[in-house]
Amino acid sequence: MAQRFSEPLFVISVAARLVEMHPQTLRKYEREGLIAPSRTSGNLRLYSDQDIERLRQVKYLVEERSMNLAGVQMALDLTRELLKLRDKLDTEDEETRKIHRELSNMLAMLGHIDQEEVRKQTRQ
Amino acid sequence: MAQRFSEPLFVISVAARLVEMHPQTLRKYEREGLIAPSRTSGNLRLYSDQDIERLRQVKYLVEERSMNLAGVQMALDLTRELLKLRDKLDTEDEETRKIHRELSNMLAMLGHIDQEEVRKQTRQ
DNA sequence: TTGCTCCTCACGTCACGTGAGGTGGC
DNA sequence: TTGCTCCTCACGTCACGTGAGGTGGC
Repeated sequence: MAQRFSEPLFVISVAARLVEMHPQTLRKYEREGLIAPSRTSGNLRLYSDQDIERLRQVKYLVEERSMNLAGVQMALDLTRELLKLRDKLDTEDEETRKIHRELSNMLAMLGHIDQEEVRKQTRQ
Repeated sequence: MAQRFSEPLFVISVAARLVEMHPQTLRKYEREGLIAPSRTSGNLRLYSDQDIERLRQVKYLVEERSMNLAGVQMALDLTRELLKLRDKLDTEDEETRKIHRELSNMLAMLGHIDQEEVRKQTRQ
């Protein structure tokens, strides 16, 4: 998919300054598979806004939560899974509400029909 | 709530043998808040089957996944949250299916009613 | 009594952050 | 050219596992 808008990209020194981390730490995190910045044709790392955001997450989990990199990897994976499930749940909630509205309309319609008949036919 | 059935309880040496870990490691995990065995009136630790199972999970995350204890804590928390959401999703799925069945029955009922009338009344 | 338990302290190992050092191409 | 980048190597610090050592109560 083509990129619709150009987004800011940062070389490692700028990225490191933005997240207040050592450039070597950023290289280490890439070696460990925690972050995957793109590269220029000259092999320089380029960090996107999303990369920066992910770096901030890693920084939080490492510094504030005292987790090692293996734990950070798993926490980010589990969090992604959690958000995916949460989205699915929200979608289903919306779907359920929609069906409930339809059902209400239907029930209103059925006011036209003998109520005993309704109870019999919807019992199973 | 009273306990319905007595369950096996293990002192630390037995628990350590069951999970193949050092007793001192079990004490450490308790100090770090990863496990909370009950105690006898004489202050001896007593590990339940659930405690043993949890210890096995910790052992897996530490030994196989190389996570430190902070990471294990978070992974177990996130996993619990994930399972809770998954359960909720399953429940809603069941609920949605039930509503769909009811809706089908309703729609069958509406066969008795003028179809144009239905479309008008259910439009909003 | 013996063998367990409780606790604290100490030490070896390893992961991590970070600096040095040497290289090469915008 | 300068100042960045790339990489590898090394070292200090800290968390963790585990053993020692001394205690007390089933």
